[in-house]
Amino acid sequence: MDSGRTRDAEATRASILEAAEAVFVEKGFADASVSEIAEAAGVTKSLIHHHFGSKEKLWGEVKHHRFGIYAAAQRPLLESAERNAELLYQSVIAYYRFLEENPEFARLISWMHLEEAEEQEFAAGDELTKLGVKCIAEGQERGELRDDVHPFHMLVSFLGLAQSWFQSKDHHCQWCEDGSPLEDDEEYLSSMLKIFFEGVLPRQEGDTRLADLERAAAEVDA
Amino acid sequence: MDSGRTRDAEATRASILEAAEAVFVEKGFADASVSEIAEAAGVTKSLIHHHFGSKEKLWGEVKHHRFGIYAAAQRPLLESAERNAELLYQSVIAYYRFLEENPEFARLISWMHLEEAEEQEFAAGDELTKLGVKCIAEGQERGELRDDVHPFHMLVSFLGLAQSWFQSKDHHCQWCEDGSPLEDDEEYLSSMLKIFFEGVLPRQEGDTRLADLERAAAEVDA
DNA sequence: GAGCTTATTGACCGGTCGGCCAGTTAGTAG
DNA sequence: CTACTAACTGGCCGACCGGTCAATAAGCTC
Repeated sequence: MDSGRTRDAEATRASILEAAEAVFVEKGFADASVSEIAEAAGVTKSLIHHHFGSKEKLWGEVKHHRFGIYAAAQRPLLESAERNAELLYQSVIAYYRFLEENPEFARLISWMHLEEAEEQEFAAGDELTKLGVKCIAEGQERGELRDDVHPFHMLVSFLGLAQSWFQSKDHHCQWCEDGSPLEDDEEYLSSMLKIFFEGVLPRQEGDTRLADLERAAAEVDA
Repeated sequence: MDSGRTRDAEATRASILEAAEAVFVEKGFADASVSEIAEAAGVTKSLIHHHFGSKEKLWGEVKHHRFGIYAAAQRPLLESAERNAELLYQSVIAYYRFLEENPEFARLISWMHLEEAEEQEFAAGDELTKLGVKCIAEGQERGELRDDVHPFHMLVSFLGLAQSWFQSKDHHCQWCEDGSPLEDDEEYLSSMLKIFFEGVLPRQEGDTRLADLERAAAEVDA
């Protein structure tokens, strides 16, 4: 480790990137100031321009960096050979877990959605979307997913189901009178899976399709 | 009509509010400038401060105004006597229609989610959430909705399903090779209803629960 | 050691921001 | 007509913004 070095361009870049992500995700691009990021990173404003060129380019690097991590976490699953309901089940859980472990990511996506789309720059996200749509379509062809819903709509649905929880959960405690447990993320995941795979209408007796998925997933873990 | 009057405080306030909403929703609070709003409204910057006090207060008025419209559109349905799956079905559609007809609203909500929550100021939204949770809970007690999902989770799910479409639809054309029809909003609503009420797993033969809801809703319309 | 590259700094610039204030003018009440 | 209120304007202020630039100094090569 040369972390004790007085000068280390790469470490400096990394600390700037880290501070920038924190500030951008917290306040958004417009309200974040380069000085603020500099202070958080323990460097001067000029150094940020030296390493990243401009505020816009720094923002681009932040997005690119986090989307790279996201793609690395999600792609392997979507590239596996299986193309069925079970794969979708695991992908949904994996996406939810990623949002859980990377709380910045949900906000990052929200900021990006609100920006002018212009030309899509985050190729990593687009690529995963394409992969996801393909997986769902193949699952439909095999009869393991209902085929009267457009694959893209199915994808948007589960992304939205996961995303919306991390946008709204902070307001939860107000609505349930009983003391809300800390394991709430876990409970919502369970709710979301039930709704996404089975819907909100009551289950018929002996309807074990979701149970089948859960059992299969448990076997994979073991 | 005294729209020809050279001075009309109320009309001026209204035009400022209208311009402010357009700019705020487009660029967000931080990136919007009072001068820009003034120009769009055809007044001077000082006049905005005269009528609204500060940029923050203007933003508050914009939110309050739009949430008032939202509550007025949604509350009657939730206050109806019925407490069952059919009411939820119609509420989901009503919420989706509102987003469709008030495209600013989806973005407004996104901006608000990203702001520091601090003290919840938009009482109208909170009130509707409470109403919604209550409706769902009562529907569960009557056995018309599955009761193994927390009512709040169910609510968050359908809000998220609707919201996420209006965040993501702009990128749609890229993923479906066939020419995407203009009626896409309608198609997604249909997809979303299927998923929310029945899930993505294939339907069993003769499973007509969603069909029952659709038929009941059609009767109400007629 | 000398010499080069470059990470790093602090001072500085033009521009825009939100907000304030003194002054002007239109509507109204007596 | 006078007097008062309030809608409305233009000019100004201090603060902060993103970005530039010349100067410094640490690390590397020889």
